[in-house]
Formats: sequence, structure tokens, C-alpha cells
Amino acid sequence: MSTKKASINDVAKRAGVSITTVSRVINNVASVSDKNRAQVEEAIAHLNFKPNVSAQRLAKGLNTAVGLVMPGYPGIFHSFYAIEIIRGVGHACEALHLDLIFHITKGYAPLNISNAGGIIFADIIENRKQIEATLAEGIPCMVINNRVDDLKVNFIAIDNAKGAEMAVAHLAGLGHVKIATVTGGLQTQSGQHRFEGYKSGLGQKKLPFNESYVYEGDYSRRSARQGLEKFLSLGKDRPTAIFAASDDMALEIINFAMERGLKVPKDLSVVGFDDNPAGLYSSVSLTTIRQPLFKMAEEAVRQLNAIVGGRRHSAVQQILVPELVVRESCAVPGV
Amino acid sequence: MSTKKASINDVAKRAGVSITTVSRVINNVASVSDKNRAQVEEAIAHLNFKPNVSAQRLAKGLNTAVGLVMPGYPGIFHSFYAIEIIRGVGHACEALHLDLIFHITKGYAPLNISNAGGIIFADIIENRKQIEATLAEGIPCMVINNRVDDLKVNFIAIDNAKGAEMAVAHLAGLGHVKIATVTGGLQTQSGQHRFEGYKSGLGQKKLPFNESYVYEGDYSRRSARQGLEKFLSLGKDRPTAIFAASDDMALEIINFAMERGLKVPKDLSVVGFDDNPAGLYSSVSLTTIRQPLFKMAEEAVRQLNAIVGGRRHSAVQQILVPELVVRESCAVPGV
DNA sequence: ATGAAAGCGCTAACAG
DNA sequence: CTGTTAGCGCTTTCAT
Repeated sequence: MSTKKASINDVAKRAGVSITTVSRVINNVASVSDKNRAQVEEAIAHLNFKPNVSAQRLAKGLNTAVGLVMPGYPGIFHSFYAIEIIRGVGHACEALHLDLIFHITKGYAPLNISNAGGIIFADIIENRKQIEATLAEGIPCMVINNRVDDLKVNFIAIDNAKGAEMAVAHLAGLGHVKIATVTGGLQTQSGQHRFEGYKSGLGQKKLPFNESYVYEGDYSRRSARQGLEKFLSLGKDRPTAIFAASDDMALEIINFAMERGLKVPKDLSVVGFDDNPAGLYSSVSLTTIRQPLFKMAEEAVRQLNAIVGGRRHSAVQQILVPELVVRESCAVPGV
Repeated sequence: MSTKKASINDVAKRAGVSITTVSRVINNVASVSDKNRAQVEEAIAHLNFKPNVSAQRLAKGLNTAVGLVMPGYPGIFHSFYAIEIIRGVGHACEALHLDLIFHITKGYAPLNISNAGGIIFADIIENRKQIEATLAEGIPCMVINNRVDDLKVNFIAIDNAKGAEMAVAHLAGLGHVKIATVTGGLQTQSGQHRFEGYKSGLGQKKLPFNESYVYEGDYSRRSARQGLEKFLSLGKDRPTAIFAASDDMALEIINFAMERGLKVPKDLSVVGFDDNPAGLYSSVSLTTIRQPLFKMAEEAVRQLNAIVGGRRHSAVQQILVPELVVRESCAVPGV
């Protein structure tokens, strides 16, 4: 146990070289003789030297920390969505040796990610103000999963409408006509877009839009139950298929349907959205729309890093297309 | 849009004072005349000046970032446990103006939280090596939710055995004799301790321990189902009450019991562990053992901060006692 | 109450 | 290939 932390000076002294040379081996500069390099490495190991990151950042004039701000609304962490984003961002940061500064925000509260070279906003529901402020401070931003058309900010989002259309098309392709939907929160962009995709999907298949086949949910399991309840109350006019705006809701619908004695997919087809792995382990595996959440998050870090590092200048504006995953929860309408 | 970021020099120039004075107002030192303070504040606002955190840290010689390392095993984020820890740590960091550096670890991989004044380990299942390494580097550590007796490290943990005893005592108090348990993963300390608490709880009430009333689960919903399945196969000898090592499993047991036509709590009493809010919204609200997870996480940050700041020197070794929360999922045995 | 000056630990020209 | 020398932006004695 040494008393003090070793500094670059101590290393230089022990290795019998200048601090510059030490700095060079730390930063993997090629022009160091093998002999010196070896000595420096020995000294580093011996003294258990770790460069002081603050000093490095200060000297380099750049900041290798990425801030991740997530909305703090209750339940956020229970969404598969949030988790995948965190995993993806975390993974990329690790690979690129970036610090990940995590920040759960109230939305309206001013941001305090003092020490971050760039910031990723995992959602924009309530943080418009924060994004504007960050932008104004000249800190590079990246918005995930929300296309922001009226702000000059980088984003990577998913084509939610397209995904919903794919879900409806799949159902229609099986022969369903009475296709209902339980929407996600309509104040969220994803909820809104998925609902619009549902409608346009119907249109594309020349199917009529029926107001009573819509239940406005909010991504909660509770609302999914209520949605199915409403649909079942329609009696013989009840839908034969349901597009749920999230796997979580889809799974709950399946559970509830079974409680009510309906067989899935025989009596009711269900498709979800997310590709939440839970959908694999349910009694009936779930047909769903896969979003490349993890990849999206990783990519956000990469792009942001390129921007902060000055390697990229143009705006990043990507829209990723989701993918239909067919499993067991859909069948041709029973009768 | 200014071209460069304003530095303390710019502020000093505009305010017509020395940089020292600017530094003083930034750090809320009292001895600054009202006039100067006002001028400096004006300049700060006008130039949109933000102190460079790296420079501050370097000059102050301390590091106000806390690292949070969590095990990266699949599903970690779906546990109520992990979420509450993150929330609590996040909240405390925010209140104390500390950066929260988030790190999902592989356990065996060497830690790379270069820039952190102190580190919180949210679990110790596989990071013993990392903890030892961190300790060896002289970085203050804090282990959450695991009592580590063979390592000289600070920890705040929960008395899992005591909690399990409380659950069993409650059930026994209602008159149950055939009390089963679905354990958590027995390789985890919590799983182990809760199981031991189950056994000692039985002992305290002079109830016999019955091997066939034990199902070794792993905290997954799947294992909970399997556990109940096993118990039901016992026919008329089946238990009348089940202590599940997590709310998640308890909830799944209730669902599955209902699917099998059993009424809860009439035909089967269930008590969980965690006080997961989901337990409130299920068809039958869940009686459970409340762990002060959020508080524990917050406290960990506080203590760690005190240690890093030199305000605390002795080791922190707290064991928190959980609490029984009685709701609707238990009743006197039916017959 | 205020400022000058000396670092904090490291990087990056610039010479050699 | 290596060392010298300025800083990076801020805090902190120490005088005044």
C-alpha cells in the first residue's frame, strides 16, 4: 500500500526517461524504443500507475464521457425499451473506452451533466427544453428513437408506422378482417406513429377503419386488459385479431384471453411490437415487430463519438426499418 | 453562438476582476463584495460560462464521480431490484451533484472506471476480483446488498434471513402448517439467506421442515410456475401457503394458481419478497416483505461520498431490517 | 476584500 | 527516438 497515488513523474523517474516518453507509451505512440517502452511499462506496473483522467481531459481539451439522459417517469425501467437502450449504450461506451454518465431526469429540471463531451437523449417526451439548452451550449446531442424534425439535432429513430403497417399486413394476409388495436400512449411519438401505421395498414389492404376496434392504451399491462375487455364486450362482432403496440401489452392480452377461455391463436390472433424476449417464453410465443433497439443505441454512441472527436460534421438522421418476426400467436381466423 | 467556450479568464476580464475572484463566486466563498459578485454573476450569465469540470477536479485533486457497477447477466434490468438500486443511486448522485458513471460488467473483465472517486458494487456474485482490484488501488468501495465478511470492504445489506422468517411467521400465525417455498437462485447470497430464513422461521414456529415443500427456483417467473406445478402434484398433501423468494415469482404463482382454478388467498396463501409495486396492481394484492432498496442505494452514495471527501474514516457495515407488508394474498387455511 | 503566482497531472508542439 | 517547455482551466496559498 503506497501512501500516495503514483503520477507520471514517478514513473518517468523510475524508468529513467522523461515524462513525455511516459506519456507516449500511455498513448501508444509508435516512436518509442523498445527498451524504453519496456522500462516504462515495468515502472507503470510496479507503481500501479493510472493516468489521471481529469488531467488528460484537460490537457487534450476534449471530453470522453457520454451522458445518457433518460426520462424518470415511473416504470421506465420496466420497459424492455429502456433496458435495451441502456445495454446498447453501455456496451458501446465500454468498447470505445468512454465513460457513461447516467442521468435520470425530471424533464423540466435543468440538466447537470457538467462533465460530458456529448449527450444522448433516450427520449424527448419532456426534455425538449433540455435538448435546446444543451444544443445552445454547443454540446453535441443525439436523440434516440424520436425523429425530431423541427430541431436541428441528430437522431436515430425507428419507423414505427412502417412496423405497424407490417403487423396489420401480416394479419390481413392471414385473412383477418376484424383487426383491432390497443394503442400505446398517444402522447408519445411511438404510440402515435404505431396507431397511424395501423390505420394506413388497414387502408393498404382496403380494410375499413372501425372506431370500436380501437382502444387507447398507454403501454401498461393494465390498459391492455381493459382493451381486450372492451373488444370482447362487442360479442359476435368482436375482432379476430389484435395488434398491440407493445409486446408487453400483447402478452397481457394473451394471458387475459386465456383466462376468458379463448384460445390463442385459434380464437384470437395477436401481434405485438418490440421483440421483447419475454414473448418467446410465454405459453404461446409471440409474433411481433422487431426493433433494433440495442443496435440503435450502440450506433448512437458511435456517431456521437465521431462528432465529438471531429470525425463527423454532417447531421446524423437515420430512420431504421423494423422487421416482422413470425411466431405462434397468429393464425387464420377461426371460421 | 459564440465560437469558443468562455473560460474563467473571459469572465474575469468582463467583470473587471481577477480570476481568483471569479473562482470565489463560483465556489460561494463569502468574502466577495456585493458589487463584484454582481458583476461576476452578470458576466457568467452573459458569457454562458460553465466551469470546466476536469480542470476543477484536477485543481481540487478530488474526483466527484461515483461509479456504479452492475453485473451484466441477462435479465438483470428486469428485476425490480436492479431498477431500484439504479434509481436510488441516481437520485442521491443528483442531490449531491455527483456524476454517476454507469458500468455494466462481465464480472471477470477488468474494471475500467478510470474516472471515479469511489465505486459502488451493486452485487458481488462475480465481481470479487474486481472489488479486490479496486480496493488494492486504494479507491473507496461500497458493496450494496451483500454482506461481505471476509473482505475489508464497506457494505450496506439487508437482513434477508430475517425477512424470510417474518414471512413464515406471518403464515404460521394465520394457522398454516403446510408452508412451501420457491427459492431464489441459491448461488446468490439473497437466495441462500432467504431459504435459510424460511427454515429457521419454520423452526421458530415448531413446524417441521419438509423437503418436498421446497422448490429450488432462480428468481425467474418460469421457475415459479414449475415450483407451483410440483407442489400441486402433491395432491391432497399440497401446501396451503407458499413463500416465494421474490414478488415476481409470487405474482406468477398467483397467476398460475388462478389458471389452475385455485382461489388466492382462499385456497392458497402466497407471500413474496421485495415490495415490488406490481404486487399492488395484480388481481390479488400481494403480501410481501419490503426491502428499503431505494434508501439503501441512496445511503450507499452518501456514505461513499463522505469517505471520498474524507469526512468518514471508519468502515461502513450496515444491515437493514426489512418489514412485513400485509395485503390480500394470505388468509387462514381453507379447511 | 482582492490579486499574483504557483501548481494539479498530463499532452503537444518544437527542438535536437 | 527523446527531452524541453508551454500551457489546458481552475483552485489555493500568501501577501496586500
